[in-house]
Amino acid sequence: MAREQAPVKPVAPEPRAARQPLRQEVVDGIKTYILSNKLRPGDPLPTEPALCEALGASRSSVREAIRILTALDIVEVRHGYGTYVGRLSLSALVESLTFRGLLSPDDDFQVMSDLIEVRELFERGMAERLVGALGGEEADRLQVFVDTMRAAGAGDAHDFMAADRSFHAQLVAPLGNDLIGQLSAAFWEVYVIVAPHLDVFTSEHGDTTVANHQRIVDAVRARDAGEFAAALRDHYEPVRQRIAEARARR
Amino acid sequence: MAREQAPVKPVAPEPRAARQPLRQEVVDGIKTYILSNKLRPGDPLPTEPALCEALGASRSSVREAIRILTALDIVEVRHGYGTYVGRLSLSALVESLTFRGLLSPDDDFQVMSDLIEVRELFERGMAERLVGALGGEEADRLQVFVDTMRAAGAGDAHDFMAADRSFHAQLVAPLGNDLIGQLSAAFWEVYVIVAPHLDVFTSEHGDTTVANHQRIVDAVRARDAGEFAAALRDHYEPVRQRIAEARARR
DNA sequence: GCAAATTTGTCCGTATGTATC
DNA sequence: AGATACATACGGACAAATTTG
Repeated sequence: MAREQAPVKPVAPEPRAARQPLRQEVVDGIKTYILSNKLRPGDPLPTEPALCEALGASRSSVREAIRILTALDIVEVRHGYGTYVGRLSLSALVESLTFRGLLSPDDDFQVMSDLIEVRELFERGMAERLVGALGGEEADRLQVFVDTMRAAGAGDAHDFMAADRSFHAQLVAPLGNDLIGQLSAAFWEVYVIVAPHLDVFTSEHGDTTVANHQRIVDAVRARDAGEFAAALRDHYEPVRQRIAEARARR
Repeated sequence: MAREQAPVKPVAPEPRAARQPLRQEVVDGIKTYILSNKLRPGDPLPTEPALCEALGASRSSVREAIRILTALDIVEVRHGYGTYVGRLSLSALVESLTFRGLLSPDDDFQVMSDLIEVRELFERGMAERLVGALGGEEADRLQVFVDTMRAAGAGDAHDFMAADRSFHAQLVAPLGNDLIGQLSAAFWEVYVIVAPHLDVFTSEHGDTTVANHQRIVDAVRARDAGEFAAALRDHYEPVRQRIAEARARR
């Protein structure tokens, strides 16, 4: 053990501690750049060569770092033009949950079921708040979407689903909690993508669906929290039903 | 307009439609590979050169695709050994929300506030379910963590927070909804990371905190849904308070 | 509408670091 | 400890896309 000198390589060759990959340092460097310059979504970032020089990494490493940040929607790239600060959406959550839903082999439907339950929890969680403070104009805004759904009927499935989506977005909007709205929207996306792959019909487009939504609006207008919660339960019931049926078919 | 032949370039030179980057095709290719082979988290994936040949792309494109999938925890890489199917966790959500919390310049605290509200919504949303079905043994499991918190006191902050975390994990566990548990855990992580940067103390470690948790356990044991909800509200009150104070300091 | 300039996308070859056996 | 297989990182070159003059 008593040797006259340390082995040749160890004590860090100076250039890099390198306990973590270089690309990760670049990721942190870009994050820090955005934060310390107080950039906003859409603001331009330095070009790839500029980042290479600033962070002391090759273009490959910088590009891989940018890919990571792009996947998180922290960075957005426009081919042939430049890189920018991303929108910081929850697109990564959608990607992640979608893949999980498509993969899970033991019980393909647990993910879907959980998803719906969380959405229902969000909407029922605001029952008291809705009857307490707000009411009239929110109901009017919701009514517009119900009318749109009724007009589209079974004829225009695309418009119907768009109105359905807007309805539920408007439902959680008054909470003033952006996170809930974005999570709810993300879950809707995942459901629409995954459900068809599991032979679950995504929507009925029928009169019952319209009636259920109408009932929710009426409950808001009547400021009846109990009825509101009950209407929501009945609204989600057929969805749970469809998932259960599809699960039984396997 | 009547010309004998179309312009030179258009109708796609055959080799690639290329409306989307090649790396994205590689991403989809790897996803498809995992799905069609029904791989599970931890299962090995082909090596980089193998993927290059199988998907007809260069190393750069394959590597960038792997970086994207790694950011989503769909793929996991072990340096010098191989690439594997990832754990499909919500780590991307944590990264994304954390950065958003650190960035948002107009109101640094909205993200934090929203976060706490969603967690509270999750836990209060299961009030009826707890009193209805389960009760005794769940309360026992929760009691263990409260005792741990009491023992740790203000002395061991690390143990205290670990017990606090476990308590809330156990609280939502009986729902049988993994998604809620993972979202709740993710929000906890984000809070712990972001709060210090905003001069918000993450925890009090005091007797009041312990007492509030004890009150929740007692409510579960007494099967009193109203008391349960009230106890939760009082538990989260100081957290809201701390955020409000920090917000006022700016 | 064309052409040039800028920027990102893709490829290849090579060298290095790291983990397993 | 050595050998092998693999991922990491670099540099240069050319292709594709977009804006601007």
